[in-house]
Amino acid sequence: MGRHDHRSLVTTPADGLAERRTLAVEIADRLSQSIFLGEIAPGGRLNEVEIAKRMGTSRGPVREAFRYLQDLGIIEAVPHHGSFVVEFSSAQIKDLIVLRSTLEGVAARMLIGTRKDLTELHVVAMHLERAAEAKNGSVFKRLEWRFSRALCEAAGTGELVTTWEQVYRRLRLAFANITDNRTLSDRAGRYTSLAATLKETVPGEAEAAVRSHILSGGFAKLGVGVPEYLVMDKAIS
Amino acid sequence: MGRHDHRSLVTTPADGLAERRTLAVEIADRLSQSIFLGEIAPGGRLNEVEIAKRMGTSRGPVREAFRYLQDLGIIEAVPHHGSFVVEFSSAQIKDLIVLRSTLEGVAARMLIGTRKDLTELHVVAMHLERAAEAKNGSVFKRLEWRFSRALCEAAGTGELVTTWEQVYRRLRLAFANITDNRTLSDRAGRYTSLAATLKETVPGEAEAAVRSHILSGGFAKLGVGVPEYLVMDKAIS
DNA sequence: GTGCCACCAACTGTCAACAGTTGAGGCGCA
DNA sequence: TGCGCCTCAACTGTTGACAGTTGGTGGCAC
Repeated sequence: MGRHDHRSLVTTPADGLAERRTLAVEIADRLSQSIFLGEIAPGGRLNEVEIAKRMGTSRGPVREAFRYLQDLGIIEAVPHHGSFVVEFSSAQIKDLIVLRSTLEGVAARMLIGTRKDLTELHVVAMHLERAAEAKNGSVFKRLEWRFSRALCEAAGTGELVTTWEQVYRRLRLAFANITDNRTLSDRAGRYTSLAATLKETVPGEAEAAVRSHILSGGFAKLGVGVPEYLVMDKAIS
Repeated sequence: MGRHDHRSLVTTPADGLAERRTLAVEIADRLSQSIFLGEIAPGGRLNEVEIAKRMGTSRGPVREAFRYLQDLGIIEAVPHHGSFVVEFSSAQIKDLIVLRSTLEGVAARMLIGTRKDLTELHVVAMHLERAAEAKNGSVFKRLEWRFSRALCEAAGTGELVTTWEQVYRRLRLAFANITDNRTLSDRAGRYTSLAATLKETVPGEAEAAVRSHILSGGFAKLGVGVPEYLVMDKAIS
């Protein structure tokens, strides 16, 4: 991907000259890392002075970092009460899965409809197979992210990516403590065949394929089936 | 709807006790109003000290308000250079239309699939007809917003609404200076028939109907046709 | 024991001053 | 005249202190 492997979660949009990192962004990054690592539990509170002390800054940038994290949807702020790491109900998680499947689905539709290049998807699928063989779960996760992101990036402008990112991030947080029961090689195989399907299909089918791929994966993690009304017929168009 | 007609754009999520308004939220609201009214043009710069002076506060809350508006996606910040009202390319606008159609489409699918109540949609459609008769454009716009919002609210948890809101808000800003050439009564009729269609259909068709409703409306405003690959077959499911 | 009230500690909200940076305009020099 | 350097004004970034709010705690009357 880009120049940094560990890219900032807080993207300063729409230009290249903004390579400067402000303290607030720095703090936001470190905090979000902590949150995703589970060092701060869902529902946990973020104390401004404590964090300012730990980061070695004043409270100003910390407060600003909180607003960033709020935008990212991983903390919530209640006036005069503080900021808390978000928690998700199972209904919310299901919604997020549906949203993700919808977004990536339409990305696939646009991708096929505009005849964009699909090699990156195949490459990532190949890497997924390798990571599965090596039983490297964390690399696998990262590659899954990259697959979806590549789909959205190739399909449209930043609008799609931004929206997708918001959803994916929250979903990742919601799934932080849930492990997938299916084997890595099974999951990798699904990516490979998905990429193969996309290679030679029409927009409508592409959307249906991607959507079902994500829906089945997501609901499987929850240990439940996909509601029938969400299953999309493979429309030809 | 809710208790306030003029509800805050910056929602403090997930509880009722947060009725308190902080200065930053107040400023964010007033600024976003100015932006949507076009008093600050797209690409325009927001000066911290000037706004602080005008609002009668220090720069702290103003900076915080900027972060809120950044989250809302209506301004962008470049370190050491300032914050600017976002501008949209036509490609971005098209993406936003596709996103909106996708989100509301899946909302319709969930709505029908879970057999939710549809009366609010019919009520709003009726009001739209009336507003069209009265040739009241601003009320019409507000009702359009309410129709879409009702769709998303009824369909799922707040996740869908939040995501949809983000997209809709940006789209509204992008279309701030573009007027629809079609007559109000024509547009109102489409809502009425859409609501009628939703009343007795299956999830797949509901999604296709809503999606095409929004796609055709959106691209019409741009004065171009809907790309064929975006047109969804009315799948039966 | 129970209920009420005042106090208090721990926060978050706000402020005004200070530091750092950027881009522009003036100035000297070739 | 044209080029490069310097200075400077106008910003944004950061700080530490002060103000306001909240929930709990202890004492007091009953």
